[in-house]
Amino acid sequence: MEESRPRLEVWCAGKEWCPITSTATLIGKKWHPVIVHRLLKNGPLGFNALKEEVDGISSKVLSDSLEDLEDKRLVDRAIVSEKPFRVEYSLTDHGESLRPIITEMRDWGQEYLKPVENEESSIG
Amino acid sequence: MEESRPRLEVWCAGKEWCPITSTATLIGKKWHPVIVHRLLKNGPLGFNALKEEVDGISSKVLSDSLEDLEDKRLVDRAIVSEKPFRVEYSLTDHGESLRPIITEMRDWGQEYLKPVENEESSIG
DNA sequence: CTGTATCCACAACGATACTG
DNA sequence: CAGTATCGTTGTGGATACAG
Repeated sequence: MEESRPRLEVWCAGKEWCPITSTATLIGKKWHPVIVHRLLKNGPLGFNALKEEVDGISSKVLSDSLEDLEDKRLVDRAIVSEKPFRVEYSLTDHGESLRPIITEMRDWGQEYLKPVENEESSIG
Repeated sequence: MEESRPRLEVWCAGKEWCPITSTATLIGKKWHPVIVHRLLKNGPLGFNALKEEVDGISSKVLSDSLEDLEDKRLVDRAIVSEKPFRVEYSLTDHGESLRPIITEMRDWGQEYLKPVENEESSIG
């Protein structure tokens, strides 16, 4: 149940506020949309599980990205066990609310993009 | 009328291709979504007209962004007059196809974000 | 009008190694 | 398991001035 939640505050640079610019500032990073997508799809994930899901990302970049998403109140970090040490990353309500954007990005990519062949494809 | 158009080719880094990562690579820049939005909303625009629309952007950054969007086949640049020199930027079909994403970003920003008060608001 | 040239600052990304 | 430290590279953004 959601009481009308306070909106996230974002800094406004120009004369009049632009919601698209602000949104781009929040999620317009290379890995942010994928991270959000994986959390949307799989629910709460531990660090390494998330790293597995986000193919190709390094520990540092994932760590940095998660910290940024936390700062922006799109992701929550919870310690679920001390021994062994386990954490879980999940989406806040604001993070969840990004679903339509992420879904559109996925659909668009599937419809209009084509991955370039790797060398491996032609080897062997 | 569109024959099924060849899809844009994008470089795939990981083991399996992720449409979201690729999409984020294409439009995951601070100004790209706004620029696309302004072209969606206003149709073809000249450089300075576009600069006016994209509040706060510098000439260089707009120029760089447009060049990048051109390289990615999302924007077309046409010279419409030599004297006085006039160009027009418009969206390619692929650029147009971004509309649902941009719309979602705008809607989300309007719904969940709130611009921070400027100092000016409290001065006077 | 439509940009480019420069120079600069800082953010993002990445590989490797190392820690609690 | 869940990161941080370090270092280096590249990318992104920005101010100012100048050019075709």
